[in-house]
Amino acid sequence: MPTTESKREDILHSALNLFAERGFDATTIPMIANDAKVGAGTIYRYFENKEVLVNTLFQHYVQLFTDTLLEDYPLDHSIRDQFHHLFEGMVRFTHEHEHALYFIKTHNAAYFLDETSRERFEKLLSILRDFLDKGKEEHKIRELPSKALIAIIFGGFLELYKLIRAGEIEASEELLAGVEESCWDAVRSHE
Amino acid sequence: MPTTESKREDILHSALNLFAERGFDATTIPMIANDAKVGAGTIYRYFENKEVLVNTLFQHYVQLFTDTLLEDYPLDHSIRDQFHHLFEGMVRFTHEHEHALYFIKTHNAAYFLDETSRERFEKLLSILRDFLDKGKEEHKIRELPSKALIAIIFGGFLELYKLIRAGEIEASEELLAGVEESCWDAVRSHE
Amino acid sequence: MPTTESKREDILHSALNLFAERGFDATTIPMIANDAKVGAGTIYRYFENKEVLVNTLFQHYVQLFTDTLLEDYPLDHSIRDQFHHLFEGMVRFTHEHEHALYFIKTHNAAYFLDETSRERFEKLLSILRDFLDKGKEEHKIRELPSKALIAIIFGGFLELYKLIRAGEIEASEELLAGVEESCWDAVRSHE
Amino acid sequence: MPTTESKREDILHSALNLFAERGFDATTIPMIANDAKVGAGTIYRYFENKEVLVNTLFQHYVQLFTDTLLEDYPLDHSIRDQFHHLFEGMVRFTHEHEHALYFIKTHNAAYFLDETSRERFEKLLSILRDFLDKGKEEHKIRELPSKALIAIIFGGFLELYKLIRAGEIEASEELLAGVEESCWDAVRSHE
DNA sequence: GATGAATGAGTCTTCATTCAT
DNA sequence: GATGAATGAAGACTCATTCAT
Repeated sequence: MPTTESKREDILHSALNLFAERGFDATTIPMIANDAKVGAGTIYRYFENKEVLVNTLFQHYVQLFTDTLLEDYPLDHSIRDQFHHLFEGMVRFTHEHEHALYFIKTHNAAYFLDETSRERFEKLLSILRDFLDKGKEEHKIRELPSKALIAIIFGGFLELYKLIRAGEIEASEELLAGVEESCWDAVRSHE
Repeated sequence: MPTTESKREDILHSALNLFAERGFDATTIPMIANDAKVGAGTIYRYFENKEVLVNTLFQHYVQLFTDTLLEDYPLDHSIRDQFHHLFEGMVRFTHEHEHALYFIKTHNAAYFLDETSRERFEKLLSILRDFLDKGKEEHKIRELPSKALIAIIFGGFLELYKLIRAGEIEASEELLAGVEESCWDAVRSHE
Repeated sequence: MPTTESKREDILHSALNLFAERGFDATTIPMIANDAKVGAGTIYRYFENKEVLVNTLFQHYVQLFTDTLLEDYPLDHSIRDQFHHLFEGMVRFTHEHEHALYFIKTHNAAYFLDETSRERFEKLLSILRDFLDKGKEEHKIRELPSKALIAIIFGGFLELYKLIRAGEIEASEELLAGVEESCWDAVRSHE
Repeated sequence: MPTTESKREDILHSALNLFAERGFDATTIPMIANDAKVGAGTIYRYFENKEVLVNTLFQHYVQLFTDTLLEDYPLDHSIRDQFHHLFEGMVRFTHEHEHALYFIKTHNAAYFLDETSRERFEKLLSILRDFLDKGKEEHKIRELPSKALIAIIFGGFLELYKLIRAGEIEASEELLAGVEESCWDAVRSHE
């Protein structure tokens, strides 16, 4: 017997998958209801409207990802170790929430995001930016715009994950390590 | 005084901007008509329907970008020189067609693309893939999935351009050179 | 208080009247919705689109009319008795479904009818044709194309009914008997 | 080199065919222009709008048909001879203007006909009605509503002509004579 | 006079949202 | 609380009509 809260979870879960696969605008409420096996009206018991739903979803996963990155953050370790921590967080997070990072990446500049969503996303970015900025100070990280460096990291990683999900390649330890190394080389200073 | 053909161009231009900014599904025909300063019905004189419009646009710019990359391709030069040629093509293309590459990147897996669009895009990818594969054979390029490497390059570059367009940073020669170096380091073998 | 099913009935009823009065192409969905006192969108809960609606309507009434004609068909009676049965069925059917026969007559060759509609209509025609053909074999019916004879019968009858509906004449037993006699004289052999 | 007037004729001719085949509402101005090999705008040089066009057409052919029926009308001959004259007029008119009578029959009750069109049509009907009424006085024609009798005559005749046009049967003298006889039997008194 | 490109009002149709059950 | 039938605003698209060439 599903608890009340499980319905809310089901809706969020279905919305995440559909938004990631088709995008917000091409996903209808009936689609989500159908996928979540609830009535369309039920969605409105939990979320005021479609925009509130997508913002809730966005904020939830941005928060979760932020928490993942910050958990046990090795502040006193080397830059490289910190990078590994962040990269490893990305891997773990994607493992646990398959479409979440892709959803965040494809929707973070959308017209329907509210103030809170933008703030939370900015906070997430600031973690990565802080890491990069500190690295730049120490001349361990290139003197390039942080957003561009972040895009390199996420772009490479998520494209890799798409291939894994599509079954085109196998997710091995070496592969992930290879991409991490590639991203690190893109980011680190080569002085 | 606009010539007849300019009307078609206006529509394509407005559609490119709006599709890039909001995405295909969130862009309405009246929006495009309004932006292009034509009647909504006029769009249907030039394009059978919205999907034909987006496919025409997609194919046009993929082709143009492909041609840009292939023009004066330095086949007999070093891998690094070839990489520079490709990166430089990307820079030049984006300079001439502001939103085109971003539009291509955000719509290349969309459900509404037809066979021709997919083929043209595949051909574009194959150019990059061929370059990377040859580089891998020569152990100059990392042994990583080409798609992931391509994503790193485009991701970094486009994010940089967004910042430039937004006026957050200035487009200097060194900056572009820096990003190119970063992308190259992400891609090249470090054996 | 209308039951759920009554809504579908209301739509079909309004559509029948409007299609009969104005024709399919001159009847808009809002007109039907308005007449049926439902929202325009509601029509699409019951019928995939306008063409499905008109085909459903057509098939329904052709079937109903076919059933009416075949009910208690006096196979072993005289040709004249059989004719009376058919004519009487036409009278009764029109009495129960005011615009149905006129709708069928004005739409049976329409471009939007689907395979099933055409088949059902053919089956209806074949009943009348079989009757006429058997009569021709027995030399009780004229040697004329069945379709022309059928047109005479329906034409005379429906025009009569229009006058009755318009209140221009009164529907008396003698009148109907007179038209039946006229149709019979048009159809029967006078050898 | 076509004269100016021939363009007007071409338009009317194309409109007649298309209205007869598809009906007024399913026929577009571009269709007519295309069929008449003129520009769409040209139609508006000759006819104020689509409704004026259809009314002009309707009035023209109703008048022409009326004239055909009245020409050399054998007022002093027998009822049967007069009937033959009318029937023969119908045959000749249809021979000369293939779709005209069918167009009149399918559009005579349409919502877009103006006062003049209705009057002209009424005048046409009155010719037939007068004939029938006089016949009723002389007890040579049945005591039935004239409109119903007229419908029988036109219905049978036009259905026959559809078969001929469709190539399903051949237009022989006997056939036409047979239909005339059938119609006459439907109409005449059998006292 | 003739044309057909351009327009926008009016269709059909979808879908976010409401609400009676 | 849950549902899904019902709604109507809004979007894609058509076509009668205009008008610059």
